[in-house]
Amino acid sequence: MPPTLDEAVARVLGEGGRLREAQRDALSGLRAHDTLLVARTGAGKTAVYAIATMMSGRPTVVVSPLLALQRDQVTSLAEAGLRAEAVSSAVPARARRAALEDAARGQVEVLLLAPEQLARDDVVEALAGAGVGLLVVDEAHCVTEWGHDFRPDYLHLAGAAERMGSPRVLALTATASPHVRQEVVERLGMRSPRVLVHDTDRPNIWLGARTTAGAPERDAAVVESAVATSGAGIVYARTRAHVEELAALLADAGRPALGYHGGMSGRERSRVEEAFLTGEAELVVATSAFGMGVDRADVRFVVHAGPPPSLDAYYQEVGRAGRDGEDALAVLVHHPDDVGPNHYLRAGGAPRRATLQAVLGAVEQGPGTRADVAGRSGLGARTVARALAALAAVGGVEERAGTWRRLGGGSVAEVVRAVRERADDAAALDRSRVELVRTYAETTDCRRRVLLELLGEDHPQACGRCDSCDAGTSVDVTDAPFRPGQAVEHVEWGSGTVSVVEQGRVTVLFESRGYVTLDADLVVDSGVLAAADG
DNA sequence: CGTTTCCATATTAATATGGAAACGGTGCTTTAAT
Repeated sequence: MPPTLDEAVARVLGEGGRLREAQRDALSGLRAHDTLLVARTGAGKTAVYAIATMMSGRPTVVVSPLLALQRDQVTSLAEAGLRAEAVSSAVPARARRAALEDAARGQVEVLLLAPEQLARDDVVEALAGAGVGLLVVDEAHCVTEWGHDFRPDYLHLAGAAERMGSPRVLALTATASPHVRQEVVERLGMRSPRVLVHDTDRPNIWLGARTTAGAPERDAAVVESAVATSGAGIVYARTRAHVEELAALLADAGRPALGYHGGMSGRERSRVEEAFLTGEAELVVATSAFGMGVDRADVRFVVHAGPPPSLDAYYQEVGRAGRDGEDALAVLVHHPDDVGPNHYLRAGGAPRRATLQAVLGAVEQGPGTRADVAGRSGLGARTVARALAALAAVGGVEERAGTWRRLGGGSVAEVVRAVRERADDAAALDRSRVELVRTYAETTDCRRRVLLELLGEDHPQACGRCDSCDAGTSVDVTDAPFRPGQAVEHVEWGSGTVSVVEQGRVTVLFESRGYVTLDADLVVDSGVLAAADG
């Protein structure tokens, strides 16, 4: 007989442990709704699904992006008294088979795996008979940030969920702007979705930004910041080569740092992580590879040498500072021409026309699995995964029970055109998200207010903990003609949602155009932009 | 978009120039050879 809520809470949090508001909110809603929970690291997101699993008496499947995270989770779930297993390429074949068989018999309570595992028929079939009650997608921003090109299996989780008997879905992340939230809900096929946003502000982190003339001055300013700050810190560089350069500059300045990036061997990377986590090393210079799973509480500063590709990514990285609640700071140093590679890298683009035609042709030969489609088209598994996701998004194909079939009356040419148009819209949105980083970096208004509003949180007061507030340039915008979150209508670009309001400026997210920053007085006086429905 | 790398070509035959092409960031996986 499954435990009551109180019993489950006591088992996971210890006797006398109490649920936080975010946890209680998510658990109560989970009975009737698929849920996206956006809450800061340390808010106890793992406890939410641990408790839900105990109370349901049914197995939970957790999708986790990194094998290292899976290992950590297995350990902490075991400490909470749950039988947890990971299934991945790092698990020996025999143990892997045993874990799947145990799961199918209902003898594993939590099974952790990467999305790539759910692309395998043997895995999904084992889980289809297991009576899975809950599918958790941890680090759910990966659906949007990685699904489109880097790890396309993130876009096929909804199909896997359906084959597992459509369990309740719980998506978890520390940061998600409104556009990311919406895409996660859609891509995971969440039913009667509930989006909960809790505690995303990190008031102990002082926020600042500096603009320099060029790249050498930028790097000098980064070194200066690191030298001027004591304690542990992370410096984010733009490229692998930039990591090496900054490490050399920091060593010269008497503040030695370990470099870290995805091109290093697994052994070297582990050594750097270990040195940082134990406090043996105080400073790491890294690309975006460094972060998820690096949980050191006393990080005193995070400095960015150049802008990240999105504000979501920026806040994710900033959030690694000050987890102990003590004062910390986050500084973004950039120069005016710093965004080029981000534009390029985010431009993404649709699969090639020939690829789409080949995949559509293969599906038209008759219903088949992803492997069938790959075989018939002669294309690689990843290429097919990307193309099917893109075709499904425009309703050209459909997956049911692992089988893909042609859908709708559109001709091949029409479907291909629809995919390209959708990709152009997505690319425009991505480019505008890059521009948003510039809006943040260059504002003279309260930096925290601008950041949180751009990430979809209303934060009406100036914070008093950023460079703008220190300089006295933060302004009161409570009388401005627009409010964050307000629905608006533009005469040319249609409907949109107000994202951030600054003095004399308003940034709006338009559905097909992405983020656009407008002169607030001008658009009001000319009637170009108005509140929707009065 | 900006930078680096590579190759062909030019001539102060050992280096310089120019133009085209490649690359930039994130990790799962699987397979083959030690």
